[in-house]
Amino acid sequence: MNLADLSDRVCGECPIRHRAVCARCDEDEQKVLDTMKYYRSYEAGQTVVWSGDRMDFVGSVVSGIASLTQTMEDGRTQMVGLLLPSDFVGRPGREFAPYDVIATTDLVMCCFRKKPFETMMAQTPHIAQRLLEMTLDELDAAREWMLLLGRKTAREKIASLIAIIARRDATLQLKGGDGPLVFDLPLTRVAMSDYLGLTLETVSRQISALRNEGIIQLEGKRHVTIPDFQRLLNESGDDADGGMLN
Amino acid sequence: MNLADLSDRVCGECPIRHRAVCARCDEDEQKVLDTMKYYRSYEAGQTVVWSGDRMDFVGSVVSGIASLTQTMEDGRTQMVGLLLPSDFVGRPGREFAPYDVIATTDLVMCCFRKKPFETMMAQTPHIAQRLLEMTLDELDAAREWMLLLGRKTAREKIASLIAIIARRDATLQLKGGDGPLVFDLPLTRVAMSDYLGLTLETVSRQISALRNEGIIQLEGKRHVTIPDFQRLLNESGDDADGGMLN
DNA sequence: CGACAGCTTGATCCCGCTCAATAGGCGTGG
DNA sequence: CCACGCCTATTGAGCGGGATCAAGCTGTCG
Repeated sequence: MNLADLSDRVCGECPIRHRAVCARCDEDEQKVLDTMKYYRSYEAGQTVVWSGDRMDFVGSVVSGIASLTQTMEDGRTQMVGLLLPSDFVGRPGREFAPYDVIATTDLVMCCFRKKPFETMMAQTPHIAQRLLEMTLDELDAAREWMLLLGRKTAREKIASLIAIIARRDATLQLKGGDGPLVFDLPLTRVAMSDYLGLTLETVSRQISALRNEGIIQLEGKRHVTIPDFQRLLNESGDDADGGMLN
Repeated sequence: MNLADLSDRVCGECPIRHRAVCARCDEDEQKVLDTMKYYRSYEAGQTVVWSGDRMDFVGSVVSGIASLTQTMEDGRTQMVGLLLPSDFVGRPGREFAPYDVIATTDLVMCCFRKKPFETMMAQTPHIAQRLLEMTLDELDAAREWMLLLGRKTAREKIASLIAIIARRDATLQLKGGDGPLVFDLPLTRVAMSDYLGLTLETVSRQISALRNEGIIQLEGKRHVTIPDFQRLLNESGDDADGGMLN
């Protein structure tokens, strides 16, 4: 997938059409957005936005993964958000970016210049409604992560992260059954440690431990098989079957 | 202040009028809310909402402090939000509470039954707009807390918390000058430990350490004086003068 | 007075950090 | 082809910050 392919693409055939900030828009609203949008691509590792920089655009992740990262003066870093396809970047009404936004994998974003988008949003309740919904979901996710960061052990942190990634992949692939789950870790060990509030050595050790106990299987560094998802969940410190909100 | 006093009070003289979810409402909208609202009071320590319970109301904190708390099966708890006057509780469209809401101090809330409020919100963009703004602010606060939980030392955590409380009190009292700050800690040691992802013993020890070094002064358990705010900030791990967002 | 909640302080332990060495994958260049 | 550097990851050894267990203090309420 490259920019040339993308630039002709219309919203109607967009893979995140039904989940992104534009999900609630009717056909007319969609058409307006269609003329406003433009795509940007980033390679894994590239910085999309620097903390403190002026943000002149907002946008949605179309494919790939981006991370929101905070850094202290002495270099300690903490990832504060993981942006998956359909997630929104930027805040209407805000001029400067509060975090670094980094492409964790190759990344495609669907962008809007900030000013026109703000104007559009003021006139289009469907957008504001959807954005509120998405923001509330992100707030829930952030709070779940606070429990992980504040109270879980290293082992529980790793198990939780792997379970979350596995669950996401499972829903994307619409796999119903409870057979073994297979997927690739989209994060490096360093990225995982930044997300989990650990060092990369501890991440590596805990992954090895889970592998040695057969809770996960590894091929290479990234390819994971989970023979028994419930067993993984038991290690995550979360209760039973991931108590659904709502 | 008791319920009798409150029940006659009109929105026009509400102390959180200009900051709460109703802040943007015009006079007509305000009048409708005025007839819908009702007050509830709680004593320090009371549980306002139990995690998992059906929530039939939403509301704003009028006075006092409430906390959002998550608990694991084995009893480990993490506070995931501190609700100050004007903060909003509950999520339109959600049926069950995801967290415990606990009155940390004596607490007064301005409530609306959920269904009517949802209807009102659908018809009143001013409310939805303000709620989006507030939710985005909360998300920022949650992410700042993630950095604290994931990467700061116990000492930095305590210094950060005290600085935040001090700053809040300073803005409330509109004290301009840089003289010594004086205020009461609104949280018990246990509540602080739940918020900071520490044990109460560590909280106690770190507070004692800051006291012994003269960075804070204590009278009794709760009454704090900060002779040099910058010196406290230096211990918090945050850069310079608390780089303002926006 | 005793019971109890909130807090402090001490002694000890252990999980995760730090420092360090090693291994494997991959692209580049001789 | 191997040599080399670079990057990512694994594994080991040792240390220390914060948890755990425990004792005691202070103020309040009945």
